[in-house]
Amino acid sequence: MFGLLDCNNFYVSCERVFQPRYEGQPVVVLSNNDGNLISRSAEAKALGLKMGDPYFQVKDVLQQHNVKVFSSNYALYGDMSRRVMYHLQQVAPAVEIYSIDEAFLDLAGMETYLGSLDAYARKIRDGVKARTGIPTCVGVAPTKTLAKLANRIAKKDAALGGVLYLDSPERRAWALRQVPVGDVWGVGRQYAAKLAAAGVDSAADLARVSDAWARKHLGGVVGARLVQELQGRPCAGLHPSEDGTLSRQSISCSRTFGKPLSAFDDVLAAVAAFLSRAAEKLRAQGDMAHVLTVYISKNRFAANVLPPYSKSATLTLPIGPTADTTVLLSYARLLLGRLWEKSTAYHKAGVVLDGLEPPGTGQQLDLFAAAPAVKPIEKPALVTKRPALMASLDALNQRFGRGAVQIATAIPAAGHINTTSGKTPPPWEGKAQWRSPAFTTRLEDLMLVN
DNA sequence: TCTGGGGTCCTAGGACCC
DNA sequence: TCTGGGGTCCTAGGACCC
Repeated sequence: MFGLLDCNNFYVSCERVFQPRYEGQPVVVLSNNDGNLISRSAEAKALGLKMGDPYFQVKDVLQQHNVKVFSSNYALYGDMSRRVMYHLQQVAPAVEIYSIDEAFLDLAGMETYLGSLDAYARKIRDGVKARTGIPTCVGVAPTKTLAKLANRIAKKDAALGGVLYLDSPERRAWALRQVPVGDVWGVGRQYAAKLAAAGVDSAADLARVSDAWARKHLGGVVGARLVQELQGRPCAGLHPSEDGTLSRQSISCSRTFGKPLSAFDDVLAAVAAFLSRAAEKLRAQGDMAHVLTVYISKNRFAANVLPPYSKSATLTLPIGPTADTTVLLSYARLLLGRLWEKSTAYHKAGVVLDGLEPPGTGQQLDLFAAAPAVKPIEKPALVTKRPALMASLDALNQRFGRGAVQIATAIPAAGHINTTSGKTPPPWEGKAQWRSPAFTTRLEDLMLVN
């Protein structure tokens, strides 16, 4: 059996834990740059506000109904997530952290000891609420896909009290009939349209299609597995998250700019900042990367901009894997140069690190020193000391706050710097007009109790 | 005027290997 | 005139997830 615990309206719930006066009130949280709605309270959903609605389009509705608006506060959400996951690891035999607000629980064999897993799921749910203040729902079923489905039903049907356990074939058949096919895990917009055209409307309909049909129309083996999982035959196991942290196969950092940028050095500064962050995560995970991608995007909503809106360039590092920000940056600069078009307004940039591996699994040496056009300018004597430099960089930023020590390329040109505060925002920084304090991760933001 | 970010998995053509 | 089969890696892009 698998359990799937999913936090209700997670970002909104995090804000409410520290500002309980918004309990029962309509609340939304916006994406970076205060762009779109990415979390809505039940009251906000009832007003017809949709996931992903652009803020500027629904601004009037928000004002009219006195909806409380928050900019996103990832420092807060990340820390609250850590607390939720920590608790789950105390009470479940194995936990797979699936996203910031969701985890699969391995409950294999536990029904033998506990009889029904319903009471156990309720206890976990109550425990999370008591320790973190975050409301959740739990689905329990023989496959991950059915556990997701059970969770979704528990979310929608308040009478279930936040938990649904699909213990019998009869209950499973009932559950499959409740859910439209587009809400099944793994069925996106494209597949939903295709399925509708084929007369497949509910999860129950999808569970009945043949293996051959699923393979042909739903992305090959992926679709075949999906149907099997709906039928109650597990195709995916649980991948436990070691020591409560996620270890990823790729690490990325990207941002939409606060305003369009057309100067190379401004975009390069953004790329350098994003790369610094990505490399920091890479080192925190204890890995090195040997594939680097840089991409830049134009405004895909502008009438006068033609696709492609985004261009990317990927490079397999000729020197092999590295976790060194400065080495990665020398290549990132090259890749950006390859993508760059003059007199173009860019709206977004990003970097991706791939080909992650732990150090010491066979370092590639550069046999032909003169070979590639992508050779970094680097004095060998300096390179040997770089791991220590990176460790110091991370330690300083950990102790004094993110960005305390930066790569100079990431710092805006001299003209931008406010010498009194030293805090003038970089040209790419976005809006965040309504951000709450980092209640749990910044000493200055600690709540005061009178 | 204003439209997010971080992931996974899959596909497909070309270069290259034996 | 006739020109293989089975692989891997690299790169770019797309569907889907939360």
